[in-house]
Parts: sequence; structure tokens; C-alpha cells
Amino acid sequence: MTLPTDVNKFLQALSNENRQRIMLLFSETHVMTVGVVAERTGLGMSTVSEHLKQLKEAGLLSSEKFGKEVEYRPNVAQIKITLALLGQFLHKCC
Amino acid sequence: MTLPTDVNKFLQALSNENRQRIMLLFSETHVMTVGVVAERTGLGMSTVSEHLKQLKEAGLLSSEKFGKEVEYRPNVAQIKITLALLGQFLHKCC
DNA sequence: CATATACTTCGGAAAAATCCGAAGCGTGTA
DNA sequence: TACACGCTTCGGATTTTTCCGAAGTATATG
Repeated sequence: MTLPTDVNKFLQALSNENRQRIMLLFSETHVMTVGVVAERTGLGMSTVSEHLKQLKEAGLLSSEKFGKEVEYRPNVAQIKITLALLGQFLHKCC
Repeated sequence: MTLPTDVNKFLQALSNENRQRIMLLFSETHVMTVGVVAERTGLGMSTVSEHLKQLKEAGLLSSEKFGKEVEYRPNVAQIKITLALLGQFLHKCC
């Protein structure tokens, strides 16, 4: 048995405090652009862009482009799947 | 709403590949000493000692001292609690 | 077409994590 | 008491992560 890549990326993504803060913002405001997240966190736009990219690749967020803006939102379905996988993995240890 | 420290440490602990490997070992062998984990992972004993310490502080393992040996094992109860907290947190984003 | 806006990618500095072997600390044994 | 054994802590080299601002890309607007 080995840990799925998805779960690995998921854990990696959530292990950082600023990315956790970003996810918390999404629990208040379900849809945000890169600029809005940058403004609310106080981080540079490039930094936020990179964090959002990582959260997306980890299956925590999804994105959609509208003109020159990019809207990010929680990827509910994928989060549930990954959380279930993580649960399975951890219950093997018991 | 803010992310509990427990959950934070939990995610941080599991984000590392060698600590994941260690947890996988515990899914095969439920009780191991530091030396055994070192032997099976190929890591130095001091390195393993530090990893196990972190996993313990993150609520993933518990330890008990017997003479000069220290036995580690999965902290089932705490894992369940933390996993539930993580689930709660993530479902707020939906 | 030229410019502004929103974002991404790049280059690199700074901070944090990882790992090791040496040294230190208890505990059991000769 | 002296020594061996199992583990932890320390010091430090190496690697990885994080962050920023500059430069680059795509899209809308005057």
C-alpha cells in the first residue's frame, strides 16, 4: 500500500499557513479572483497566484477564466474524494 | 473561524514523504521502536527520532517507554478526532 | 493601434525543513 | 562501578519552500 499522489499533494498544499488562510477566506467568500485574495491576505499578487495554482493542482480549488479575470472557488467534489482517501489511509494504521 | 493548531500540526506532519512512509510502516506493524523504524526506512536513528517526535506531537502516534526502548504506535483516537476536525473545516468551504 | 488591467512566469534572496554524525542522557548488565 | 545499548539533542551542511518585484502574456478599452 502506498499513499496516492492526490492525497500527497493535498496534504502538501494544506501544510502551509498562508494557504490555510486562503482556504479559510473561501469558506467566507466562495468565489474570489487572484487580486481579491491578494488584497485580503496582504500577500503579493504573484505569491497568491502561485498558492492558488498549488491549491488547484491539489484538488482543493477550481478556476475559471472570465475575460482578464480568473475566478477561483472550492472544488467541493474533489475535496470530498481526497478526504475519503486520506481517511482510508489513516484507518489502515489502526 | 480559524484552523485549530492540532489540525495544523497534523497536516504539517503528514506533508513529508518520509513521515508518510513511517505511517505506512505502522499500518503493517502496529508497534515499533525507534531503531526498528530507522532500520526499515534506511534513515539515521536521530532523523527517525525527530520524525517520530513530530508525528507524536501532531497526534498521529503515541509512545511508551520500556527500559531503554521507546515503543511507538498509532494514536487511533486522536487521529479520528483530528480527521473529523479537518473534515468540518473543509466542509465550511462548500 | 496603444494603453490599462489582471494574471502568470521568472530569477533570486531569505527562511524553513531535512538529514546526518557526534555528543549527551538514562537504563540495564557484567 | 564500568560499560553497552537505545534513544534524544545539538551543530551544521544541504535542500526545499516561500516570497517578492520585474518581466511576460492575454484581454478589454480608449
